[in-house]
Parts: sequence; structure tokens; C-alpha cells
Amino acid sequence: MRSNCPLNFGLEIFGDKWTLLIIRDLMFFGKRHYNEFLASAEGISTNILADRLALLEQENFIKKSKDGAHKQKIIYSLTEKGIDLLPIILEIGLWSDKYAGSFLNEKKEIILGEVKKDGVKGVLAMKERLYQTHIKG
Amino acid sequence: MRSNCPLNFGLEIFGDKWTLLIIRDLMFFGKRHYNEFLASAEGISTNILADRLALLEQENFIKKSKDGAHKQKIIYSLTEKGIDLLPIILEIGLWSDKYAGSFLNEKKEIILGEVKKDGVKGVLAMKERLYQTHIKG
DNA sequence: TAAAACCACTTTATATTTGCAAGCAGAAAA
DNA sequence: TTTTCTGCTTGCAAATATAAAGTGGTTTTA
Repeated sequence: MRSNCPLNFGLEIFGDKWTLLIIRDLMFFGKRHYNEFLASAEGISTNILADRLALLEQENFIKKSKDGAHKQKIIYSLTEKGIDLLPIILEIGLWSDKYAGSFLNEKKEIILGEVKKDGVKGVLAMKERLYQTHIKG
Repeated sequence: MRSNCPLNFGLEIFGDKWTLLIIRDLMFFGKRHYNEFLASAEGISTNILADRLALLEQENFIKKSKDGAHKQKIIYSLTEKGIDLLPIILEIGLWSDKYAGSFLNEKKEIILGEVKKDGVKGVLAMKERLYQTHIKG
């Protein structure tokens, strides 16, 4: 499966059911450790998580660093390339918000509310915060 | 894999390497027939195509209709729910445009240029055209 | 200080999905 | 009337996903 279509290029990397969920955990739920990703509601299996984390690191969406206090812990954080997935994730969220009916819980408004209210400016503000937390912080 | 997260809801349906490519073919390349989707550059296999078309119809992203002139031909077109995937597809396109480097061909500008230039207004104009072609037309 | 628990994985076994090739029934073109 | 076109279906091998257990260190607990 090869083509020089922009859509296909993206789908080749993150076109699956798990990759963007890991990015979501990093973006919105403050998760930084392997076992935190593992504990997410969707129940990713441990070998798939290991595979996707390696892939995301290899493709430079995330980076690993050492936890000073706990030597066995590894901290995962987003790179700029990973943070730039935010608009994609938000658009999927907005689409689902329109079509999922009563299936979704109310916590969605914490994240989607800002985009609905402030549009592109809201997305930019969220991006800036991610930059502060993951890259500068 | 179940959760009431908006992102997960979307990924459960179109979180794979093929589904959005079929939608893309309907949106941008004027494809309407089974063998046209089959002929796309990415080379989807016929059983996967049949599976995804059935799924997309079942989930009401596309609808089937009969071709008056050719009785064996089936015309596929987008519903509103399918057209509403446009912003997601465009955001993936914009992301890839930023990160794919020289990999992408220049035809991308025909579609992405309008979004880059006119932003949200450009997306709305594209949506309106899709509505005219697939639903009113 | 020894045992238990935690951490980020790896491994193994099984189930499901995908990819490839061929086949098929009905309609249209030669 | 034979051949081709159309939208599929079927069978099989290969790849991928899921589930569960295991590993080698590191902390925490008793």
C-alpha cells in the first residue's frame, strides 16, 4: 500500500484503533508511564502498547526520558510532531459528538467545549499548553 | 474495546487504513463504482473493499443506488454523515503536508490549497459542494 | 535484610483479520 | 453467441490482535 496521497501518508502511520488513543492519553489525561496507558478504559494489550510506543518513538511523535526519582520508570512525552495531531483528534471528537448520540459521557465537554466556543483560537490555545507541558516543561 | 470517549467512538468505525480512503475517493476523485475504488493507487483488495462498503452503508456513511443506464452498476454516494468526515480528512491532509516532506505529489494543492487559503470558510465551501453533488444532485 | 510488589516490557499460544487469487452469476458489448 | 464487464464471494496462507504468563531489574514493605 503505497501512494503519495497526504491522507494515505497519515493513515499508514496512525490509521489504526490504538495509536491515537495513546496520543490522547498524553494530551488530555496527563499520562506519562507505560502502566498508565495500559490502565486506560479501552484495555490495550501490553504487547500492542509496546509495539505502538516503539513505532511512535521511531516516527518521532513521542520521546522517552528517565524519571530521576524512580529509576525503573520511563517518562513518555509528546514532540511537536505529536502535538500537531491535536486538530485531527479534535475533529474526530467533534464528529463523534455530533453522531454518537447518548453514547458519550459528559466529560467530553471539558475538552470539546473550548473548541466549540473558540474555534481555531481554542485549538491554538490548547496547542500552546501542550507545548508548555511536553516540550518546554 | 469499549469506552464512551469521542475519539474511541470514531476510531471504532473508521480507525483503519482503508475506510477513509474510500470516503476520499467519493469526495475528491468523483468515484462512484466498485471497480473505480478497486483501481485506486493504494490497491485495496476486493474482499476488503466489499467488507468496508457494507460497513459504511450499514453505518449510514454512504448509500447505494441503481444506475438507470447500466443495470448491473451500483452507484455509491455520500450521506451527510459521510460528508461530515471532511474536516477530519482535511486535517490529516494538512498534517501530512507539514511532515511528509518531498514524498507527496503536487496535486495535493488542488484540495489543500483552498483550506490553507480560506480556513474554516474553505471547508464549508467544500462541504456545500459535496452536498450538492451527493445529496441534492 | 528478606520478601513482596512494581515497572517496563517480552514471550507464547490462540483467535481474528488481512491479503491474494480464483471463481461466479447476471448484464452488456462484440 | 462468445467474450467482457460488473459487483461481489470463497478459500487459503500470512499477518496481526488478544490473553495470559513470564522476565529482570527496582523499589517498597515487613
